Amino acid sequence: MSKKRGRPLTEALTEAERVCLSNGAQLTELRRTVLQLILEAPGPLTAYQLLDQLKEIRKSAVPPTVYRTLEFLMENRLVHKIEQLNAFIPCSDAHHDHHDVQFLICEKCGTVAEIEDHAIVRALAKAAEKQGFHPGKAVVELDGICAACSTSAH
Amino acid sequence: MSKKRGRPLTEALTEAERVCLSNGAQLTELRRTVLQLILEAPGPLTAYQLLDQLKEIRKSAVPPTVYRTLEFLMENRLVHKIEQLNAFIPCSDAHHDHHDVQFLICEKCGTVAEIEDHAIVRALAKAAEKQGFHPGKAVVELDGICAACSTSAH
DNA sequence: TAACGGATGTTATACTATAGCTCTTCAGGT
DNA sequence: ACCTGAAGAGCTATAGTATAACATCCGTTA
Ligand SMILES: [Zn+2]
Ligand SMILES: [Zn+2]
Ligand SMILES: [Zn+2]
Ligand SMILES: [Zn+2]
Repeated sequence: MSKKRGRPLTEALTEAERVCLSNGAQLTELRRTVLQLILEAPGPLTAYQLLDQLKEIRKSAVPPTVYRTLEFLMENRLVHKIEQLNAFIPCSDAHHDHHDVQFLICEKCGTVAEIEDHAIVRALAKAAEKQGFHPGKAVVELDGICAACSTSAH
Repeated sequence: MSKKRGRPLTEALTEAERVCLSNGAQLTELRRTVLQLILEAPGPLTAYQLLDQLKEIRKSAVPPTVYRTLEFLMENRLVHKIEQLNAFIPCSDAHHDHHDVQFLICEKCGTVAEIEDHAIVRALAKAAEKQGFHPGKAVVELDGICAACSTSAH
């Protein structure tokens, strides 16, 4: 489906621990496990794909287990939901503002890249202002073909 | 929930007829009925809300009836799906490119405004190019408070 | 007529998400 | 030590969204 992500797993988990601590939240074993599954996946995972994997580790897992955990991880800015896919990816940068992030979804290999482009953010803000609209979160998801897929033969 | 849309219903339906004709597609009675329901609604409708209304007119309606009709209407650029809401709105302009449209979703009154802002489109194209990404359709949905709701008292 | 394609009917099922209640654990106050 | 409250997790059930697969109807045309 796609290549592995860049950042070492343990580093990402340590960083997650730090983020939760600073948010006054607890990265429990369950949450840590789910985050690890998402980090290890080669691409976006749906809640039920996650559930299937989680069940092998934690027999008691049921849908609410996963959805509650995902909610926690999103609130703490550790994962993103891709609306078009009903699927979840790890956040690639614990520091950015989750209101202002964009995703590039490859239709060929399924990978999703996360970017934070300030020109896009400015254009969105300006367009909203023109309409007298006060924006909160923005969902920006671009479908297309990624660089790797468009250079690879046929 | 929100005020009625601006364009007269019959005018919108006539225009839809014309669009389908020029696409070599047929706006059948079923499709026309579903489009009319969407046009008359004060805000986005989910597929099952639509189904409930359709059943009162057409006893045989079941989920595939609605989903197939919605697929047709989207292919012919007559309606849009709002990904965050799993709901559908009429297209406000049969002429624009559905790859490059944006939505402003009011969290207070539920209305969804459709805009086509070329500065946003350019910023998206440029950001994609920077990554070597070849973009197709873009999903751009801004949550926030619309002008009417932010000026209204309390 | 026969063959075909587009539209719709019909049944069943897959997939996504949440409600609501229980139980345990642990920290803070008495 | 005891009570209490809040957070986390378990558990059952159900709500909500979407599609697969096959059948039927009907108008066009070879
Ligand atoms: Zn992120
Ligand atoms: Zn790719
Ligand atoms: Zn439109
Ligand atoms: Zn509003």
